[in-house]
Amino acid sequence: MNDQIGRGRPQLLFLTDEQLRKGIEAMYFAYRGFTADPDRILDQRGYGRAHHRALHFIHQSPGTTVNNLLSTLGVTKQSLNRVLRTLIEEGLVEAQVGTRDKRERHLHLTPSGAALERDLSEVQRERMRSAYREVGPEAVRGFRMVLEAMMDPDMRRQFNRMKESEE
Amino acid sequence: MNDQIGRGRPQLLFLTDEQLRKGIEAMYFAYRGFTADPDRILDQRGYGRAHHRALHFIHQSPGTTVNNLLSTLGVTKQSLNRVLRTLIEEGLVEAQVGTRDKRERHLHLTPSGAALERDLSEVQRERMRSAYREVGPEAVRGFRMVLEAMMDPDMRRQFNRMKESEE
DNA sequence: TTGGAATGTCAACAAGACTGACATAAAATC
DNA sequence: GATTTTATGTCAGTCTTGTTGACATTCCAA
Repeated sequence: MNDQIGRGRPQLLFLTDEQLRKGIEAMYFAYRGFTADPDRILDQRGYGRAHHRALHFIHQSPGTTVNNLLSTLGVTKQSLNRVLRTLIEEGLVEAQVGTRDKRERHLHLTPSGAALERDLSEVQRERMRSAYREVGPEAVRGFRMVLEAMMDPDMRRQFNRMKESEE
Repeated sequence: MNDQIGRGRPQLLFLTDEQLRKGIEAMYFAYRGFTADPDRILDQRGYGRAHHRALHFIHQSPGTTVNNLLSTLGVTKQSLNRVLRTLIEEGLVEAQVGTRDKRERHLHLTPSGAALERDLSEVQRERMRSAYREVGPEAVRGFRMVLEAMMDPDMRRQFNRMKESEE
């Protein structure tokens, strides 16, 4: 550790375990705030976070397959299936049998699914927007850099793939 | 919205809904990374995230009461009680009946509880340390600012109270 | 001193994750 | 053409962690 003295990155010496611990706690409390608003909306409609995640990623990658979604979300098919079944039954998501490969189901949001997704993401965006406004663009850049550096390499790749396909 | 042009904070005009959406996603993936390491340790020992949270906050505020912990964690007392019971039964946490008010239980980590807490927080700190190293101290400052700005006001107060009592 | 408030415990239930087993249909391979 | 692999769906059962309701204990104030 001490071999960093006078050799570069000296600032890092100021990050004590206790300071890192506060970072951990900040992450915990911030994530709770981050999910609080959509949770309220979901609760009213009888859905949970699992439904939110499915809606989010179907919105982001329309026509994605069940298997794709599975690996993005990192849950089992049984778990995802329960959620998808209710979303399809209640007309928020549509599953189209693939044309090239008929085993696949391509997932899309229906208008009412898109409407709920919009409501959910809007409250979340609003919280983020107001946080961003409070701290300024320089802090936001730092925020995004740290978040990305904290992801597992697999997720980070996936995250960046999705980012590219959009720009 | 447009009234901001030429009046300050013009940068914020570049934060489109899609960019905010990517921020949301980054938060989701980063949180998964953030919990992945301790989850593995917990799993081996047959505990869950709820146990981790209890250990963390008892470590941070030794002698805290069940009620205190309740409001910090934002769960019902029944839910916390189940977790506390197993931690006490297995000798990781000690509950001392209050001397002034015998209704209260003051919670402390035993040596083995402190050891597990250290293991859990160490892997989490290590992830954070390496992310911080990757992006540099300026980005870290921004990260912390955004996290704090995203918390609900109540949690933010609590977070800052705990921060003070330490410095 | 007694009744209400505060604190904590026990029991039962629900959501949503998991594993394992199995079914079906389609595609790919031999 | 037969066989294997892949994609998806379903049933059953378990676990964690949240919930509510009922209850015991303790404290305090009227």
